Amino acid sequence: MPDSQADMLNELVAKPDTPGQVRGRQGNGSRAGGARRVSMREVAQQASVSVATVSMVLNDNPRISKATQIKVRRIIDKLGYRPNRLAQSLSSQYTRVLAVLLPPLRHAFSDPYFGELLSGICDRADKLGHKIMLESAKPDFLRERKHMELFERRFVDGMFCLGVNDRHHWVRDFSDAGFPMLCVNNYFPELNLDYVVADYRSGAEQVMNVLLQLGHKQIALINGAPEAQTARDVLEVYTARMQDAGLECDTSWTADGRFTEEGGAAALNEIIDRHPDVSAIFAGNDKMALGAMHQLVERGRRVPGDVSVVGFDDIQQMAFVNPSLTTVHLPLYEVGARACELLVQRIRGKTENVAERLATHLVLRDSTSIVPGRR
Amino acid sequence: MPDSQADMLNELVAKPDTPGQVRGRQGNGSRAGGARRVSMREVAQQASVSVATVSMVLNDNPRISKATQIKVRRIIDKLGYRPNRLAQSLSSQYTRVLAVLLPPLRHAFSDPYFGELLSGICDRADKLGHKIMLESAKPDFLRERKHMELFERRFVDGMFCLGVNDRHHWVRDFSDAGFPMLCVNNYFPELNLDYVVADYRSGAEQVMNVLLQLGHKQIALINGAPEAQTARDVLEVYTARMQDAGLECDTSWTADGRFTEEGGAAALNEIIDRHPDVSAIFAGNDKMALGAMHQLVERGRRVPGDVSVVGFDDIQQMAFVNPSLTTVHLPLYEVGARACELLVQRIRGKTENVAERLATHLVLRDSTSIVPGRR
DNA sequence: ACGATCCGTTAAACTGTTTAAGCAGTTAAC
DNA sequence: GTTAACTGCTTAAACAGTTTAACGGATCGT
Repeated sequence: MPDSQADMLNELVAKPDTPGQVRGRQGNGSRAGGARRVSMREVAQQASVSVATVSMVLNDNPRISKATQIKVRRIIDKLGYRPNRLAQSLSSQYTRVLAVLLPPLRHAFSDPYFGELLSGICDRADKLGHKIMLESAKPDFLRERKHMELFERRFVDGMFCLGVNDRHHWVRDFSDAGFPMLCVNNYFPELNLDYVVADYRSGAEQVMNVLLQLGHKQIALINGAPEAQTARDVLEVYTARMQDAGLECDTSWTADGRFTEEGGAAALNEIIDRHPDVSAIFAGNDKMALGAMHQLVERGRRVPGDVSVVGFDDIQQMAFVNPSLTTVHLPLYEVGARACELLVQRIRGKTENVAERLATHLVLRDSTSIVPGRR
Repeated sequence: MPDSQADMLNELVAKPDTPGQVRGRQGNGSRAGGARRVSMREVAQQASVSVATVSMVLNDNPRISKATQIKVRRIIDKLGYRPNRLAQSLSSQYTRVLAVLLPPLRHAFSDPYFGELLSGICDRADKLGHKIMLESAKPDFLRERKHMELFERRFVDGMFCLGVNDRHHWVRDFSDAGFPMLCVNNYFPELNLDYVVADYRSGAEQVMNVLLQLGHKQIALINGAPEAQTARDVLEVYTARMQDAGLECDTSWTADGRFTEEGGAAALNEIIDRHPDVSAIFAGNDKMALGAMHQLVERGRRVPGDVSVVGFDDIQQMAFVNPSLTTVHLPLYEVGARACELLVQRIRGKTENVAERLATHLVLRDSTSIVPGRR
């Protein structure tokens, strides 16, 4: 099976030259199975007007008289005519399609973090009359410059980049070529790219406030990739607040959890080995928090009895894990929706530079408690 | 802000008649910011051949001589020409775009179940040279027959439906109109639609086997919507196995968890109120299992000490919850990938009817144990 | 009565491809 | 000796719309 499957795959790949079935150029008869496609020309004929008139009727051009409007619309309904958007886009220069570029992580599509962003983007795109095309930024994809091809070959009018960071040099390609692109929930202070982000700094402030107020002094940070600006923001706030409070926070108190459950678990091991007396874990996202929490229990610590854990993102499931996770709520849906609005504005040429920061708030649940009585 | 935001939204909605900026018909000069777009005509001129020749070069038509090949390709590279796929599709009748229709659930996009399917679909689509367009089957969407419009207006060549069930009468629209559609991980025995599913029956058999072998006798089923055929399959297997074992399994032992964490929690409450002696919970998906597990702990039962819990789907996070969840692994990624292959085959007209069932297997983790010593 | 304005409509040009049909000469098969 | 199938390429007609200059007729002011 693996072999025959590979064969089939190969055979199916869209070769540039794919005859498919016989097609011929015999006008458009009744298509295989589909209802006979009716074009604007036929509508025009039946309504005894020109195609230009039909086009203008469809576009509510005020130069068309009420009478003609109605006459043409009646024929349109009667014939069940639907304008072909390929022809429309070819002519009008707008595709009304936006691409969402996801990072090439194995579970990017099933990651609630990206899912919420995507959900906001899609909902708003739909309201604005745009379609969403999904792409994954795999190495091959970028090497073959498919990200540029999307624009150059007129697949899309604009693009969202999710999960990008400083290592992704290609984000500059878009602005260099003048293609509308918007970074969703990350940003590049030095690059002057459009973005919409949640306010990571204020979120981190709230986490530190609550942990310190609960009396914690041994607070460790499990952070995501430091090549993400938002992750650096969190680190900065953590460090500043710890220093303000006169607490120890050298690099031995932080570990990279690569934004995954596994990474969070591994990071927890590092930290607990270095600092067995750790009393609170601040994780840069919920997945790492979950991994850390799991590992804590694995190593015989109770949460929050022995160690408090705080996450970041507030993905939905975190209300249902045991114990439910205290976390910073990021308005990811709203970030996505707003990003979509702004990108569309940009495409329409109505906006110069876009940068927005949406408020966050802490959600207190059961994974945090007052520091155990070790005074 | 809510008001001004609504205004802006309204203003941005793509009206049929959107002048945008001035556009005019002045050929294609240097586009705003973008590199000057070069068309096939220009390539042909520079290479002193006809556009047809250029087209044939691009499509590797064997009738083109090696010399012309090279000459034309050189010009193509020099000018940085990229074929306009709107024109290609308009002419060739293939869009090479597939739509994925997701159910209109609030968290559909962030649901790892759909995410895995989507991931498989997208990966394979990419390999096969196809793009993926995302749609959400909201009531409005269906009422306005946008699902048909996708085909009629030539947005896509084919469509995947995820999360559909018997109540979704519109699934018939596609086959009625002869549009290629494929149901992913659900099926309609009486409808003769194409589908690819995981083998729910065999998965359920494995769950029942392990629970019975562990000595459980009070086994409850928290099932998803009974309007899904796969959910009915699970129910049937549950009932059959319980009866085989001479155990009680009337409807008081099952509850509808609507496939959500909240639903799972609510269903658990029903069951535990009716049967305080329940010793094992079989949930129709992992989310319900998680909700049930959370609620069990909430109500003072230990998992698996007092009650064992088994899920279904094997979404990634379930390895990291406490306790980690025993569950049936569905090859969702593979289901998606295979679905994509078959849909593409269908579009190419190479296949008549498609129906495939992929194997599942049980993953034993920490949420199940031998029945507590109450003999 | 004459030119200007306005209105609704049309023809033609344009978007950028693919492909059937042809051109005229060469070779192979029947 | 005719037919057929090459050769490598061109021409022109599709594909299905949008846009704009122009046009004829009615209205209007002078």
